[in-house]
Amino acid sequence: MYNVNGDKCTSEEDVRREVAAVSALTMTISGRDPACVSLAEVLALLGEVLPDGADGTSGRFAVKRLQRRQSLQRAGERFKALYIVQSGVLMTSSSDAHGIEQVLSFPMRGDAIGLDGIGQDKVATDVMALDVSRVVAVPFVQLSDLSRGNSHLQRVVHRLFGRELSRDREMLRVLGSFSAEARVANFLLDLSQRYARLGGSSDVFVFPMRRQDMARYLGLQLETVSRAMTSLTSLGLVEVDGRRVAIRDVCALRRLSQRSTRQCTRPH
Amino acid sequence: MYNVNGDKCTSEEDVRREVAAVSALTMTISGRDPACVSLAEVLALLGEVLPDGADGTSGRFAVKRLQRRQSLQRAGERFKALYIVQSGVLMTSSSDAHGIEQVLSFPMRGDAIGLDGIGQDKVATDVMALDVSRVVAVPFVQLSDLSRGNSHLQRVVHRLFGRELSRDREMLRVLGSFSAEARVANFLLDLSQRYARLGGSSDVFVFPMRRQDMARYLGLQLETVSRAMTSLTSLGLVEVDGRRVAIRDVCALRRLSQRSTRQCTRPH
DNA sequence: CGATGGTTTGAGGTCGGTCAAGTTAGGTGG
DNA sequence: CCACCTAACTTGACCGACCTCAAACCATCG
Repeated sequence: MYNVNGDKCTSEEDVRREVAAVSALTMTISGRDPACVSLAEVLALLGEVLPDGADGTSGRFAVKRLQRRQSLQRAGERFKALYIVQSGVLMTSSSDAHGIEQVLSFPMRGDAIGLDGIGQDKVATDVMALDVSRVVAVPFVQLSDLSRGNSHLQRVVHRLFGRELSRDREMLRVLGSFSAEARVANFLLDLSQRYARLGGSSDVFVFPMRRQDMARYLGLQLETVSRAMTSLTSLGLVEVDGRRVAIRDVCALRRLSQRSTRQCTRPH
Repeated sequence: MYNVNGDKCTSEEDVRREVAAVSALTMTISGRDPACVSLAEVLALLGEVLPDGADGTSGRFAVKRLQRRQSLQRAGERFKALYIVQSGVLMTSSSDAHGIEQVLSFPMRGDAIGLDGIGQDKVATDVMALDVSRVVAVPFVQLSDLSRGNSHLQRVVHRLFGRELSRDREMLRVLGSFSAEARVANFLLDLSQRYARLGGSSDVFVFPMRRQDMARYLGLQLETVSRAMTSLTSLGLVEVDGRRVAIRDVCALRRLSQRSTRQCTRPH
């Protein structure tokens, strides 16, 4: 993994190293790569404070390590656990019978995976690591047992759901009414914000996913994504070189990211 | 065209009567239009059985009556309660600053409204009645208090969330990769199934929403929806006359509803 | 009656999908 | 080291599905 032969600035190996650097940024300071973590640590990961009751050590949750391209779960498997991402980047997608894949999310540190499996006993989405990643497995029975006795924890779970639903609905708006360029601009801003929140750079980062994956996420073709990127580049809003991107004009990007294909119509 | 009785009549008044008939079908037998209902009745509405503990009378929830086009909530208002639809049809949508509206769902009897408001303290969606409707207001604090003491009820809440998430993700797939005709076919089949589950006819029914609303739901223009309908009609799969529709060939419709704009690509 | 809102249909333009070619980087095996 | 292959990305040319604008129709309602 650690290859320090600095030869070319644009090599794939270089990209891999930069992704790894971001992953390192997102690691907890305390835990030096432990095999399992406490409830308190899981909550911290989710950006929640420990409940007052402070039974923060009442459970220990296994950490699962994933290699690049390794699958975490496949659609149809039994729903066992929620996963909270500790480091790395993953990709969730749902495929239909015809093999058409819709990418649903790119979970990173602090994001939950598998919430949609709760209603059913089978999970409906494929999950794959785009990079070396670590996730905390939280068996859902355990989580709901804990949250039943603790209103604070219960609230955390509900917030998780709410956040996920809001995210999906935002995505529905994007897919339902935004032009290709606006979708890509949106995507760049979203990635930028998320990296910033994790302590990385908000304006220079590296895509962990391929164009194809972005395209499936945004409901576009990969060529269209590529073209949108070069278009944004020629407008001076970003600089893109393969997997590497630098955001140059956040405001203009934000303005463009709200532009819809359609006219502004006032119904009723 | 012809209605259920074979009469030739296309008046708006007639449509209204048919909608009302469907609404009547979906009423509980027991409750003769009460002002509030018990927890057990709410659960029955959601298709869940009463928890064994059987404190089914522990709460009474207010029933809210809505006129046509009446608003139930607007984006930005404080999140107070979940609403469970008892009768009628509603429409939820989210608008951005530019007034572009994305329709998110058409809740009917047994559907929950407002789950996405739980994370935040403000609701993010507009909700409007498309028809005379009744909803049960379930204050969320009350629901979570109850569910904390009762694992069965807790599970019900989780299932609600899971169902909602799955629905949204299915919709993401539709918006992300289906052609206009496939989207409309999908929509017709979905409505058909839902009416069937509520005890109505699965193959002859009346649209409670305008073309505009369908279009915003499906990420299309209303003209495109209209054209897709006439196209499906000329294929002999359905018969459409304004708000009235009859499904003639479910299988063909189902086949068509899975067709994507894009090719079937096998990534990786 | 005219006004209004919902729906359909047509004609034309365009965004984005499709197909194809070309480039680059990486990987493998000799 | 090179030859060769593949995967990922970009770019160009073309075209078609869908959007846009406009007109006409119909039912309802004042």
